Amino acid sequence: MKKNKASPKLPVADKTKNYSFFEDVWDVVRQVPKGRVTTYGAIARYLGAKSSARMVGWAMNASFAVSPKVPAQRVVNRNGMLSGKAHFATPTLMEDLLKEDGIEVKEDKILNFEAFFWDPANEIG
DNA sequence: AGTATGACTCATT
DNA sequence: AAATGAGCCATAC
Repeated sequence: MKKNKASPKLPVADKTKNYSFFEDVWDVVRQVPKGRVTTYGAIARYLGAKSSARMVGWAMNASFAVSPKVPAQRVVNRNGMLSGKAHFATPTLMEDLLKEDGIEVKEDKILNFEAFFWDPANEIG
């Protein structure tokens, strides 16, 4: 891989753009209880940007650089698949963290995903 | 500045 | 049912 960027520029710090969406995403993810999971689409929909699930993914990508820490492992795609595991520090970190939360993972997929699904629109608002 | 890409999802074929 | 197109919009090059 190419040399690391000096610092992952935080979109939040930019003045010309309104990045409150990112902050809202992190805030929602931080509220996901241990042992539960949610999806990109659910977060996007809760924030009123139902079609911007991709931006939620970008928010997760930036979430590693923010504090307090965001439990990004609790965010998966709508199939319960660990689509973002490749972006963690190690290929197994996401899965390991989920298992620590008490969630069973088999072949990059959450078992009985619907039972653990946590919808912010349903739980927060 | 224009094109390509993506931690997504839904509609259409 | 599986494949494809389209919408979304911030980053990367």
